[in-house]
Amino acid sequence: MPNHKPTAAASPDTPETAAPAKRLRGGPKVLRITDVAAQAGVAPITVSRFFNSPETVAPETLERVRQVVQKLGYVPNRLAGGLSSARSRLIAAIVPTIAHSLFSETIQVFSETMSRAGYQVLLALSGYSNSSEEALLDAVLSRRPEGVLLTGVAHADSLRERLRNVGLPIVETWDMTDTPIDMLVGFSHYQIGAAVAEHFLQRNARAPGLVSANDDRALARRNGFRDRLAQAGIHDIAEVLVPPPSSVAVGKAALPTLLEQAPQLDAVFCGSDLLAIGVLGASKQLGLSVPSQLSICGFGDLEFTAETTPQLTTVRVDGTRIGLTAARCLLDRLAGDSNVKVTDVGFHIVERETT
Amino acid sequence: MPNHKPTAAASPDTPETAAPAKRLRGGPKVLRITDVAAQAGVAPITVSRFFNSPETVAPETLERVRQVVQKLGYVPNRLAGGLSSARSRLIAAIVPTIAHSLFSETIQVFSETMSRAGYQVLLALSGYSNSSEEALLDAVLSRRPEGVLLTGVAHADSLRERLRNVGLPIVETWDMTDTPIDMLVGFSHYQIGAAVAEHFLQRNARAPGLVSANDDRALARRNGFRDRLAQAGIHDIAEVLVPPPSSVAVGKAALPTLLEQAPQLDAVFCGSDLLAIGVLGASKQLGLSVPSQLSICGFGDLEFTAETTPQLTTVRVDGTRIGLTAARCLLDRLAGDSNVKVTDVGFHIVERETT
DNA sequence: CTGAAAGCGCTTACAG
DNA sequence: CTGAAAGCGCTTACAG
Repeated sequence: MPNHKPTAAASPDTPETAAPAKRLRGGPKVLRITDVAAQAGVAPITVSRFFNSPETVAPETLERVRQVVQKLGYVPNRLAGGLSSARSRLIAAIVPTIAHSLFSETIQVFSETMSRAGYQVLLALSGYSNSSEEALLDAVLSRRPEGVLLTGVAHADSLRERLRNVGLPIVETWDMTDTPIDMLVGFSHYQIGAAVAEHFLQRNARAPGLVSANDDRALARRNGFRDRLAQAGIHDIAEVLVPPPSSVAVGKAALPTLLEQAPQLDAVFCGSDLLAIGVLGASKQLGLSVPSQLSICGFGDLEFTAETTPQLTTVRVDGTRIGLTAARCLLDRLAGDSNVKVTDVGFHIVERETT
Repeated sequence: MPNHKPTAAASPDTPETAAPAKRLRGGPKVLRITDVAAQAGVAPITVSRFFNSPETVAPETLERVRQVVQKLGYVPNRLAGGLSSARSRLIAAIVPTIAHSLFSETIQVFSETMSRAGYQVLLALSGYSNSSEEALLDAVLSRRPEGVLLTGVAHADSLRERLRNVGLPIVETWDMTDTPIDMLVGFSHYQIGAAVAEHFLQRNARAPGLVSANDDRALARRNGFRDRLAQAGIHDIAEVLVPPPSSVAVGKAALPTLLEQAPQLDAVFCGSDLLAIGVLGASKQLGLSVPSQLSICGFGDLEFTAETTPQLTTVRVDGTRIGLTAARCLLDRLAGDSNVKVTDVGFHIVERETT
C-alpha cells in the first residue's frame, strides 16, 4: 500500500507538456474507489453507496458496480472509510490472556457475534500486571474503536477515569461491581468464595484452606471465602497465594505448605481447576483420600475434569453466555439503545462424586 | 468521534458575515493534532514527529509537545495516520477458533510479540468451515494490515491466490507444505500420523484404530497414520471421523463404534487429547486396561494430562514457539529482510506410563 | 436516484 | 531542526 503522490509523469518522449509529475513506484497495486467508479461509469460516491447503502442505488447501477468490483477484486479501504465517516467498525477486546484460559471462549463467542454484525475485533492482551495498561489503552484508543470489552473491573483508577471520559460504549465482564464504568456482564467473585465456604461448611469442614493466584478476581473470591468462614467462627485459614498464571505444578507444591500451616486441613478452595488438579495429585501422593479426607474445590469447570477427576468439586461459570451477552449489550448500544445494562450471569457449584 | 468540519466559526454577534453553517453536535470531544500543535506553538507536523520520529525534533520542542500531549490526553488517530502513511501497524491473525484450542497460546505469544514491536493484532476467526472465508478475507484486507498470520495451510485455492497477489508478508503456521504462500512455521501432520503408527507398531499393535475430527490437519495425520500402517501390512483400520470441534463426549461415544469395526482393537490414535480422554473413559467402562490392553494416543499435550491421565500417550507441539517464530518472521520482513523463511518446529511423542 | 465539492486527521515530500 | 502545501481514500452534506 505505497503512497502514490501524483507528481509529474514526465515521460521521456513528451518533454514540453511539462506534465505534473506522476508516481509509479511499485505500480498501482491497490485499487481505489475511483478506479471502480471510472470503470463502472459512475461517481465514486455511487460506489460508496454500493457498499454502504445499496438500497439507495438503482438496481441496474448496483449490478454494474457489482460486476466491476468483482472483476477488479476491489476491497474498500476502511482506514479511509473510518476516518471519513467517524465509524471505525472496530471493537477492542482487552483481556489479560487468552492462553489456557477461561476467557478464550468468551472472546470466541464475542468475536463471532460482533463479526456477524459487521464489526471486527482488535485484540489487546493486558497481561496480569497493570504496568503498561496506560500504553495499552493509548494503543487501543488510537484505533478509534466504537466499543470496548473489558475483562474484569478492577483496573487502575486513572484508566477507569479515561474510559469513562471517552464516552464509548464499554462492557466490563467476568466480575461484578456497584460502580461499573458503563455496562456489565459478570458475576460476583466474592459471592463465589462465600458459596464455596458455605459448601465446605455443609460438608462439616473444620479447617478449610485456600490456594489461589493473587489477581484481583481471585482475591475477591478469597475474601468471600474468608468472610463466610469467619461468620462460622473459623478465622485461621491456611492460605497460599501465588502470582498468575497458576498451574498444576503450583497446586502440587502448595498442598504441603497448607498442611504445615494447618495439619488438620480438610478442605481446599483452589483458584482454578489446574490448581485443584495439582492439589489432588499431591493428596494422592500423601495418601489423603479425596473427597472423604480432603474436599477440593476448583474454579472454571474445565471440560475434562468431569471425566478425569470427578473427585473434584468446581465452580462453573458460563463464559459463552458472557461473551454473547456482552456482544449484545454493545450492539444494542451501537444501534441507539441508551440502556445501561448490568447482567449477573451467576455461577454453579458442581459436585460430582461424594464420599 | 464526531466529524467536525472546520467551517466558519461565525459567532452569534457577527450575523452579517453569512457564515457557512458550523457544526457542533456533541461538542469537540476528540482532540486533533492541530489542537496540540496550537497549544504547543508548533506546526502539526512537529507533533507528528514527536510521535513518529522524536529523534528529529529538538529536545526543548519535544518537551513542550510532551507536556501539551499529556495535559490534553491526546491520542493520535491511527485511522488517519495509517491512511496517510500507508502503514496501518495492524497485523491480522486468521484462526479457526481460540476456544479450548491449541491455537490460543500461539496467538497469545504472537500478539504479545507483535504488540511489543508496535503492531496491533486484528483477530479473525474463520471457524472450521471454508464457507465465509472470502468475506472474512475481504474484512481483513479492508483494514490494510501489514502482515497476516494464518493457521493452517489448507485454504481454498482462490484464497491462496488472492493472498499471494496482495503481496503482503504472510506466515502460515501449524502445518507444513511444499508450496507455502510466503513464509511458514509449522510441522508435518502427516509425519505425526506416521510417527504414531510407528509407535503403535513398536508396541506390537495389530489392530490400530483412529478417532478424529475431519478437518484438513487431522486428516493429514490420518493419512500418515494409514500409510505407515499399510507399509506394515495393516490395511483394515477402524475409523471414526467426526466434525469439529471434538470433545470428551465424542471420544466416549467413538470407542464402541471402533470395537464394532474391529473387535481386536488394541490401539487408538485420537485427533486430540480431549478425544483421547473420552476413549480412555469408555475403555474403563468396558473393562479394557490402558495401556496394557489398549494403547491410546492423543494430540496436543494438554497441561493436565500428565497429572490426570498418565496412561495416555500424546503428541506435543510447541505452540508458543510457533507464535514467537511467526512473529519474528513477520517482523524481520517488515524490517526489510526479504528472506522467505520456512521453519519446521517438529513434534514429540510423549509417553508417560508403560505397561 | 446520482453527483460535485469539501473535509476527515494525519504524513509525505519538499523547502528552508 | 521546523514548517506550508498537498494528498491519502473514503464519506458527509448538499443540491439536483
